[in-house]
Amino acid sequence: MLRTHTCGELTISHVNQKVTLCGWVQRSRDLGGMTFVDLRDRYGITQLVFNSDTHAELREAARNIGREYVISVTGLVSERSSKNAKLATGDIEIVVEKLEVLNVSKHPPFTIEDNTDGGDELRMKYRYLDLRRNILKNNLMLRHRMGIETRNYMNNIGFLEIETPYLIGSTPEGARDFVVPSRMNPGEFYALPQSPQTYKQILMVAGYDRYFQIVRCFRDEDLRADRQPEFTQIDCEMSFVEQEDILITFEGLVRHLFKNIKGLELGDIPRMPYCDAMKFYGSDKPDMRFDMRFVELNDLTKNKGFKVFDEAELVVGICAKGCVEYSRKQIDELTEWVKRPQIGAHGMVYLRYNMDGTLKSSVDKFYSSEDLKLWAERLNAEPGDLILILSGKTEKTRKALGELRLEMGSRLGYRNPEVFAPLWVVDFPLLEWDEEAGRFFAMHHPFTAPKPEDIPLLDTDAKAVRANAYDLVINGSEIGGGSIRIHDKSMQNKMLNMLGFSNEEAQKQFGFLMNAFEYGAPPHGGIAFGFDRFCAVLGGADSIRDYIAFPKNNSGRDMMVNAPSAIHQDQLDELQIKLNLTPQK
RNA sequence: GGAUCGGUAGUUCAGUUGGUUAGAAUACAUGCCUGUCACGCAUGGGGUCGCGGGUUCGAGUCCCGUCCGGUCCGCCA
Repeated sequence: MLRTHTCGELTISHVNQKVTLCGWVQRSRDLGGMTFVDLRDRYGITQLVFNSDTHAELREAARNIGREYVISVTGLVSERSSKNAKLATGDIEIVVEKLEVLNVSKHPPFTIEDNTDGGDELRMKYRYLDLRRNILKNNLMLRHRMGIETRNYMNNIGFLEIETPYLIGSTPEGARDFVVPSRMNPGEFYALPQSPQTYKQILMVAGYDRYFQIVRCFRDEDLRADRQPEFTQIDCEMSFVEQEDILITFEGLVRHLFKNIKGLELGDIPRMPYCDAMKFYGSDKPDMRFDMRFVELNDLTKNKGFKVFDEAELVVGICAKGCVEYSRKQIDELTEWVKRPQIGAHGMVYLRYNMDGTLKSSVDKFYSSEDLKLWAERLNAEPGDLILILSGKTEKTRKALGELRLEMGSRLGYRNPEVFAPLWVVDFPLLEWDEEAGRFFAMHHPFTAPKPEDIPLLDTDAKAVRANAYDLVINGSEIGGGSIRIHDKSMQNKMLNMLGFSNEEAQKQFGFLMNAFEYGAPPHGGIAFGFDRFCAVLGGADSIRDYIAFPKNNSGRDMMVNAPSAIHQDQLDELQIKLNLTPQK
């Protein structure tokens, strides 16, 4: 070993021991007669001192080491005359007797500090420097502990971790697949799994009744701050269970993780049907750190001569507590905000509940103060509150008001990242109609079972069929989702028919699964958690990128190794692939 | 595919209505300094204002195009 200790472990109890430390030079402070050097490794920072007792040659050498040099030092642990309470090792320092430069470093393009001056692009390109920073280090440590705790918990309740293949067949449903050409089978392609869905179901048929896997998944879709082309799931499946069993089992995992990672007791996770989530919060993943529930006002607003409301399918509002002082300018800004194409509202009506009890709205021309009083009552508004109302087509208006609710929640400081509000959203619809494609799509995936009591509706009112499907939502972020699966061949075939597959196509794409169902498939269901997102939420971050050691940028590029990149003609020839690139104009 | 914000020193940014030699902080270099820990003080070097075109007496600033990056919508079963 080149070292006797790490840079994070020496304390007053080590005084007078001779130690050897290795690490990176964080910073040096040359005071003329003496030089201090902060030596860093992943365990912490230890101060080195080169003082008047040190001979001239060593002091000169200390002056010449730059930031991020890798050095080894030997010396005595000494109690400091001026201690630093901010540092774990702040009571001691190393009086250096021997200094060896193990490797030099160029000046880093950004500072290796908590408040780095580096922008995202540079940090991605020099990821190995960024990863030296405490924030990234702590994030990766959190991620590690999440993995360990997940494996401990799952192991303790009898789950087996089983690996499933990464080179699998492409399926047309769901996200776009990443494809991999097969050299041995020219013209044929593997796909990388969007999830191990069908494999884990087949493991259930095989009798491995409690399976889990911390597994990489791949989706070739456009990225976001919380979406990467490759990401990690805690993928789980169980046999002989109903929805309730799964919710209880994995509520246990979630509670375990919160307790062991954050030291928080979660208590029971509330549940909300999908239809309520949409009706009261305009989202299938409501942020429950605050209420600000939607209140529908159709009956109170119609037939008073205000054409916009009269023609609207839905008139719905929220009450922003204590916002009566919002100026006309601020409200105009909010109105512009909801009119942006991303939100898509046509306008916004406001109602101020003044401190003196009077009401002032942007539609006073059409409504009496008695009318407005009724609105305010229904919204449980009090003097000092501001009511914001949107109207239009039901679905679109709910979505827009959902965005406005989140915006007001942020402005009012209701979205504290250290507060956690988990929620099960249950009873998702099985299918959703796609106007453009003119067919149904599976809301979750094609293997999700309809609720038994809704099965008759499949042939009469398919849109109304609910699934035994559920999402775990924490602070408005979808952290997990799953369902009870179909385990019956004819039901699976019927489902695929409803999604537009002929019997032949269904057999071709999913025959392996339906065939397996003919050999004693147990009732089963499962769930998958977005591991990166879960880590980010627990870390209080919006972006998952800093919880992944080597993430891709917005365009799916690895900025450090510059992937993807063109491949050599020989490789293409071997694969018998001819490129047909559209020329740049 | 679309919306939007940004690109100026190694880095993070400022740069007014289009007008003299493009600034600050930090980093870097040199010197001074024996208790610093964001050390301090002094001095210094450092710029293809992303790229191309246009308007203008004059463009970092205005216009068009393009490339790159961030955020979002579509998309993500």
